Amino acid sequence: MSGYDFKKIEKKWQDKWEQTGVFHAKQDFSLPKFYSLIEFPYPSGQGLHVGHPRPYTAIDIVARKKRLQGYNVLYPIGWDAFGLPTENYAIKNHIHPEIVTRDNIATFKKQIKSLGFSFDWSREINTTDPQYYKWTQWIFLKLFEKGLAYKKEMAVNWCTSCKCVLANEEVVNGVCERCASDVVRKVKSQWMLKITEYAQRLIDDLDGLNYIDRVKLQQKNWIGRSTGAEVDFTATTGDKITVYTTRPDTLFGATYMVISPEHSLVDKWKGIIKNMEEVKRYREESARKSDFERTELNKDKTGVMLEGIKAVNPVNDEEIPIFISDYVLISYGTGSIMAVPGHDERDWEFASKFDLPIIEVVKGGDVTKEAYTDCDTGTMVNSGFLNGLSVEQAKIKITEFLDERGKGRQKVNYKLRDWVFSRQRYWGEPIPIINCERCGYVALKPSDLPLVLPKVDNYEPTDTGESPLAKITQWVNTTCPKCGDPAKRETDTMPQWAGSSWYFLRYCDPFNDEALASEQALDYWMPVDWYNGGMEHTTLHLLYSRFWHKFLYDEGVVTTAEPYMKRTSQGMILGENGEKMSKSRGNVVNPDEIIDEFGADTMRLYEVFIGDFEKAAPWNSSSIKGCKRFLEKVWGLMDIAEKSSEYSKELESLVHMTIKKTTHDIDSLKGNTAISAMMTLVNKIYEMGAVNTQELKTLLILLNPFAPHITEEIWEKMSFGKAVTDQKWPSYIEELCVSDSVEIAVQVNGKIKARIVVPSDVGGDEAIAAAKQDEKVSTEIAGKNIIKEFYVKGRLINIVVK
RNA sequence: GCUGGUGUGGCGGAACUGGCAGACGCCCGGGACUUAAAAUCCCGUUCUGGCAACAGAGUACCGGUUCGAUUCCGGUCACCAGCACCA
Repeated sequence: MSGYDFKKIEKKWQDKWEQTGVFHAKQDFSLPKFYSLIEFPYPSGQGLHVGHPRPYTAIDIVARKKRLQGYNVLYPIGWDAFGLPTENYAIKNHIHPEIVTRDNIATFKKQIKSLGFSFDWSREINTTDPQYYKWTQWIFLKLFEKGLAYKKEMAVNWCTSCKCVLANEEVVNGVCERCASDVVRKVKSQWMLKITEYAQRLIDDLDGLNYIDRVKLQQKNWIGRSTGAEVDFTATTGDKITVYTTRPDTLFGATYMVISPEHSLVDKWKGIIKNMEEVKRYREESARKSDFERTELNKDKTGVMLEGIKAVNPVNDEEIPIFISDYVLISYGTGSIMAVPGHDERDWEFASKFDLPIIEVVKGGDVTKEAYTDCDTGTMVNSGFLNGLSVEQAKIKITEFLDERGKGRQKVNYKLRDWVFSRQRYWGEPIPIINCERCGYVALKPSDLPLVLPKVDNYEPTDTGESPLAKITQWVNTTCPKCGDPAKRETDTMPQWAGSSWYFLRYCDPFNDEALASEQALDYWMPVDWYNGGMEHTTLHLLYSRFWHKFLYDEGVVTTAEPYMKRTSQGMILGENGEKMSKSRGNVVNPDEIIDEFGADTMRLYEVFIGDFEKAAPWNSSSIKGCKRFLEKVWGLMDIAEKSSEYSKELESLVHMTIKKTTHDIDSLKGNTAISAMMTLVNKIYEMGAVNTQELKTLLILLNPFAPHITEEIWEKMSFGKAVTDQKWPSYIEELCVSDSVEIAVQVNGKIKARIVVPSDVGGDEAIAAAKQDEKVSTEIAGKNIIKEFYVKGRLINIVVK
């Protein structure tokens, strides 16, 4: 038999698959369906690195197996192509982002195709295609129509030198990534989406989903539901200051208040605050910090007391001072807090630093040394009518008390914040809104979609902080769709998250111009049966897309409340040095080189064999050899099959065990152990020097999802008939998966003393009797009292003696 | 800091629901083949001691529960991911 020429073989089968369209999802909606999905890639300029194919391969294996099991499988791919890196590259190199995107996609496509994935390329989509983003804009208009898109003043990062808005990622240690100049927070009016309206449903509906636990937990904690109370304090100016607290029970211990530096009351009190100069300076300082820096627990607490104004505690009418401090964020709760230094760590630190009174209201700790934050034990003290109650009882009683007097109420709060949807950038979907002086914000007519991103030569940021689109006056100036007066277009674009929030719907029916997808197609394909993606998308992309899907469900566009039934997550492939793969670290491995040297099948095998799918694993160029050797051995099976096809019970049994293991392991993403089982089988065949046709066929089908090219080639060379893709996934016979005898470990007092071989169906008493016959064991237990005997079927015996 | 996760030989990793730790593969050592090298094949390969039989230790660290713990519980340490305008 000739050698294993992977280059020839892989080209041959890839061409064949492309010609026959064997992996295209069938239009027959009567078949059982399986929708498998990977996160569509962002086509960056660096091309693919060996990390990309890991999830693609894992889910490709699942998809290929499902096809062999008779499912109509949809395994699509497309491009999430809007975004910042492309735009920055375009600006730097003076190449239009559209061209950069087109070229990057071409590279990615070629690389991905060379791995022989069973993607349905006939459904390829691209978020930057106007025929695609027409529907992204359409969804936005729906959200706008339902009042879920609104404008709000929000802080953005502003580079004082580049004079443009920066993404958080572009701010490194408080300075601009590119020019190292200072970055300040600047307030701009932004489009927002009310994801908070869906917070409760986003938590509740997790229960029915098959997501890995840590994804569910992360999402729940990100949404961050808490039940507490709102309490209304009154300032000496007469203004109401409402705070949110999860500890209303500690109200008697509130010795001061803190409002966030950007709180509107500070502006209102401009004329009354005596130390306004100091306050102004502090506000400027905190404008330079990110929320992340501001809330760091171990940082030094800073703040300024507002002189000339006090607040009145509604429960005891005591006057307490008001501070501004940057550890209170405008974006969470009401932007102001009541401070209870006795029972909150941050308040305790702040009070200690500013010499404010610390009152103990829950007994149990020592508030002179540290805040006592335990809620489960301890009783109320120094709290008037709450004295003697538990924390839980006090929470209820105080909330009732405040409610009766109109000074407070129970309140559920979420950490989740609304989605900032505006970007002052060029390379994104234009927001289809027109601002009319007479009518306000007016939606474009759906018939005017897509609102195409104007093609311009100059897509550089403006120095006013507006989107580059603002410079294109003939595009900006238009007429109001409502009243016909001259009006201006919105010039902000959407964030990259927009296009990826609904792409899985478009795959169901990618070329429909009447709807984002037909009802029948959505009804048949949705929900996605299995969605795999990175852990890093757990709280943003995954929540955003669930939110949009729920909205579309409410609108009657889709028929399932949830988009994804199952969610798994791959670990990263690290560089050979164990560090994250990146250009700057110089440890990027290019799949092209691997494929050239070892072939796509070896590459695929190694991507899976490298380790636990859910954990990070460092790439190792010498380990790949093992996978290549295995495939060479598989190739060599043709010779063995020709020489001898003698039947052996042992081999038959091993084949059935391998079917069982591979079948289950693919479903639980444990391809690494499936491959090791197949390696064991192949090693056994070599040892025996014989394999029959049925066994070889079975092995080839089992291996086909992992190494599709070589298995098809051997199948054809052996004249086994129609291609492997037309075969059926093998089933196993449970009785054949056990061998006749087993080795059992024998322990005396938990220490292994011997191993005995017994028939696998042996009973406990017999096994223990056999163990006692063993020379070593009998000397160990001689003359001692047997206290207890344990028998674990087929595994171990433990004799406890004294 | 907050939230979630991870920690097993020289390396990647395996181990059902608490039951033989180290499957499978890489590296490495020895041997065969070869003028030689590569490739291939055979043997060995957790550590310590021993020629060996064997003995002892061992799943980040400390402690607990149990006949029995990589697995369960409490604490400590280290590392990784995310933190809302990166995707």
